Amino acid sequence: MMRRLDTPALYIFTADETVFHRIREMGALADGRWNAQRLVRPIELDNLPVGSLVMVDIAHPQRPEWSDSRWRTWAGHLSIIALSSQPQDDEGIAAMDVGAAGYCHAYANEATLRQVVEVVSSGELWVGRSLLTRLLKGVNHNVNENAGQGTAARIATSPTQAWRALLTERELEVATMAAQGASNLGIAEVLGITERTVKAHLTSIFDKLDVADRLQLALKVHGVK
Amino acid sequence: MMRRLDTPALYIFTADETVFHRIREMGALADGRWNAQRLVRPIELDNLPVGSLVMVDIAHPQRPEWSDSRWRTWAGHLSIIALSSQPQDDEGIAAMDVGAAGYCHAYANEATLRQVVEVVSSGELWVGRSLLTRLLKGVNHNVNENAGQGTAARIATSPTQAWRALLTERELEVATMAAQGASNLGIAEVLGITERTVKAHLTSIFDKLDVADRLQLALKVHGVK
DNA sequence: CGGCGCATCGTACCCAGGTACAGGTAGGGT
DNA sequence: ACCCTACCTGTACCTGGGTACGATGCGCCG
Repeated sequence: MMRRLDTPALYIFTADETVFHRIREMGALADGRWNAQRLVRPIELDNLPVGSLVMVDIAHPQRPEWSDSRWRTWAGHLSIIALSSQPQDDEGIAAMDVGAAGYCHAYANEATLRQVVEVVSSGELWVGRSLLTRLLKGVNHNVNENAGQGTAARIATSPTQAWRALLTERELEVATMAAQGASNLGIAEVLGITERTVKAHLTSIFDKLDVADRLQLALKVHGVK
Repeated sequence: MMRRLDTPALYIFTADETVFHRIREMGALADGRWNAQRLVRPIELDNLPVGSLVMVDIAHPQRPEWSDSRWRTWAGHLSIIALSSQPQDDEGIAAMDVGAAGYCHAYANEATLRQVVEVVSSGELWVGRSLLTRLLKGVNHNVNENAGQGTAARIATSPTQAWRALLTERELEVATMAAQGASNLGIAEVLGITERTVKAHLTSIFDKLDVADRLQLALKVHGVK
């Protein structure tokens, strides 16, 4: 009713239908109420009301290069959230560096996306755990960059690795191979066991990690979902 | 996905009555519902349930030095939010460096505090605008330590998005959805077309990207392979 | 000792995903 | 006119992946 007046407009600059619809649907839901509007051309960014919240899909073919001066112009009067379908620290830094107020996965889950929107619209900045962790490390020049693992007490176990703790040694082998795209038979041959056993392990893995199939498993293993 | 939403306990380690009561009151309110419990001695941090959310007032007289090993121990199984009544970038860095998941003003307003709690409890990290801005600046001045080579304009270009150019607009939509784990029928419904058509698109996609199935597609899309 | 987790394997069954072989329309370029 | 591409759809078929309902042996622990 009256409530609609304070529904904030959320502009989404993307060439990807899916991205737009996904985010718009979220905004249409009960609680997270924002009103998503799509932008398809860069020019449209120029005349938005001051203070507008704009998501910019950096996979858009017409997205300006980072060196483009338009970025800073926009950032001057807009709150920009950069969306990436393959977030990388370097890319995030580049985006934030030209004035973006947020940088996150274009297909982040609803809770995360809502959080990003809230944080940014409240005037704060947002970057994901990975990037922030790296930024913090960067300052401390002398942090041992042991790629190999084994040290128990790292900075709070990465959430994307949490699933590992749930699996047995054998299951871990099977899970990683399956997540790499290996077939059941292929895994069986490598491990020297029957395909049936591989299936058994996978069933257990799916159950423990609460996923439906090997694709969902792969997404979880690789930190996509 | 059965996620438990029961009463999130929020432990607050502080010697300051005001800080505790302020935050507890916020938690008692309608929406932000957390159950604040006070801790007064450092020892009490040791036996908290794994994953607990703990705010640590760094003005507490018995607060361990940053060099104290207890910090990392706690950070290993707790989510720690460091509270400062006079936030400073250096202090924030120190706190995050010993494993804190958040750093904010002890007297931050309700909205902010709630946001910090939500962000941290969802597994992300939180630092304020000031600190984050500084971290981002810091990176630009001395970019080196990282990938081992090219300090040059390694930034902007995302590595493997070449495949996008090979696909038509429609195929791109289907590909991204499939790579996110969507089923053929699900994709069909979203796009308003037949499952058969989705299959047709996928066949074309597989052919163009030289992959065998949707799992391989997902790996390619997400830059795994 | 009995129970439990873990790893291994068998047979039978269902079905989403993918292929093969067919088309159809619309638009743009030569 | 003709061809090519993008996009759409239908029927039929096969197979790998996943499940259901079992089984065996082993090591650990109260």
